[in-house]
Amino acid sequence: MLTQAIEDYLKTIYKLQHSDEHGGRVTTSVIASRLEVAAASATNMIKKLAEMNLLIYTPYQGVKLTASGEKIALETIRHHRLIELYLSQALGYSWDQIDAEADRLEHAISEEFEDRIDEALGYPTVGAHGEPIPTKQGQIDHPKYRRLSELQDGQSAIIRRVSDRNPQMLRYMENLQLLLGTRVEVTAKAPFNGPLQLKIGAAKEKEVSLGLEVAGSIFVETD
Amino acid sequence: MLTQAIEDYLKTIYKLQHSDEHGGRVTTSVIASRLEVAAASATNMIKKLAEMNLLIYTPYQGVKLTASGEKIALETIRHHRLIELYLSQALGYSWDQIDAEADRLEHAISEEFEDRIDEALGYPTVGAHGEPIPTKQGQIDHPKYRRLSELQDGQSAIIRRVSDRNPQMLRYMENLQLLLGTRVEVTAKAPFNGPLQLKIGAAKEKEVSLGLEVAGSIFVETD
DNA sequence: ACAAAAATTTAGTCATGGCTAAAAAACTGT
DNA sequence: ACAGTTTTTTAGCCATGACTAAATTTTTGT
Repeated sequence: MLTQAIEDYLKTIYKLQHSDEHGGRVTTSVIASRLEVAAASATNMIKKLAEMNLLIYTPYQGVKLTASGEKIALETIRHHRLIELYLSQALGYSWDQIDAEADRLEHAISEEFEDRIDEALGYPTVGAHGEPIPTKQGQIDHPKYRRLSELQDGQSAIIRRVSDRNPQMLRYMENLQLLLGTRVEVTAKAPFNGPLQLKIGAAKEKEVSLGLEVAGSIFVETD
Repeated sequence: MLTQAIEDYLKTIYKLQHSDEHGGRVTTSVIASRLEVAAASATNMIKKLAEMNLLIYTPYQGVKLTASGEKIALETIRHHRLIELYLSQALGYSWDQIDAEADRLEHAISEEFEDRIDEALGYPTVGAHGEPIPTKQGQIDHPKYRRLSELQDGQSAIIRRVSDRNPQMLRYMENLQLLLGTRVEVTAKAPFNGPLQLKIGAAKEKEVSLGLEVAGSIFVETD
């Protein structure tokens, strides 16, 4: 049976596999820390998932989803991102609130619900934070954007995705109007990993100083 | 902690306490059959709920919610009915689909979600099947309607509530346009618990023969 | 009133998915 | 190369909430 825990593990493993942070190696400890459980708990669940043929488990090495594991992960992610978008578009939720709510709802909704909000949203392909939404068939593409922190002095770009990991940071970005589709221009970059100076908006109406941690959580498309 | 199981038991017990079917005596077996679990499972959970002071348990006799148990029950019921109404009003669900979906969602939503759909629905006081929606403060009134099956030949009334227990029956009623607010007139009543003949709609545009089981699941207000 | 039937509780089991502590394997630095 | 550190796994435990089978209590029919 597909429990909530199984869906959570598969979703997390999928995201880790496709993040550049860990070089593709998805280990017990990374999974455990992402899910905020003890490493031993993760080992247990991983063994169970391997037993169910949802992933391939090489002890002490790491984990790789099978086709069926990936399918379930993508369905869960699709649910999550559709719900997030629905919460923000239809119910007026702010950026920092949608992830937590969607984390619970994603396991509770039916196919029917998925289809109805998909329709209500006009069959979106991009989620509230700019993440791609997998299709019902499990297709997804991973556009590669640059981090705002990588831009050089004078470069201009458009915000295409933000990390949804930290709600406080999301609230901060929302306050600064660092929203999807917004144009930003780097007007200065302080040395020694210092902040970058930013002009925000097509008319460059706003200027802020942004720390590297925030800038590293914003993904942009350069012209 | 308030698990899903606890909320389900409290909700079910509340509804049984306020239904006229069992004469106020809410026993283990009634709870068990309503929740579709074994009687022994119900006994276990009842003992646990008594331990938590959510109900008063007299072994072999039955169960009665305490104030705090009733509060949780009403919150759960409020969630359920708001979600049901939202599904039917905002997402176009039909009468027979909303209960199952709400049964899962009611445990997953936040206060925030509750408030937002409450607002989106215009602070409704009556749910999709005509049930009263408890207020956030836990107030609820129980209007006493008559069953359509109790009406006499020639009597006319307006449908105010329908039982949501049987999805197939709900679909049948919906097909017949036996909806909330619809006027019905009994034009004949067959003897020996036979069906009643009904004119449906203000203009009495439709005439059907309705079995007693269905008529007993429709609650009406006579003029 | 009392035997049979029905309802309820007790006793013991199981799966799920956490946890800690200890053992084992894999890395690291010199 | 190998001792120490870190990571991972194993072993064993716990809470939750189901279950069945057996024991007990209550109800019912005569």
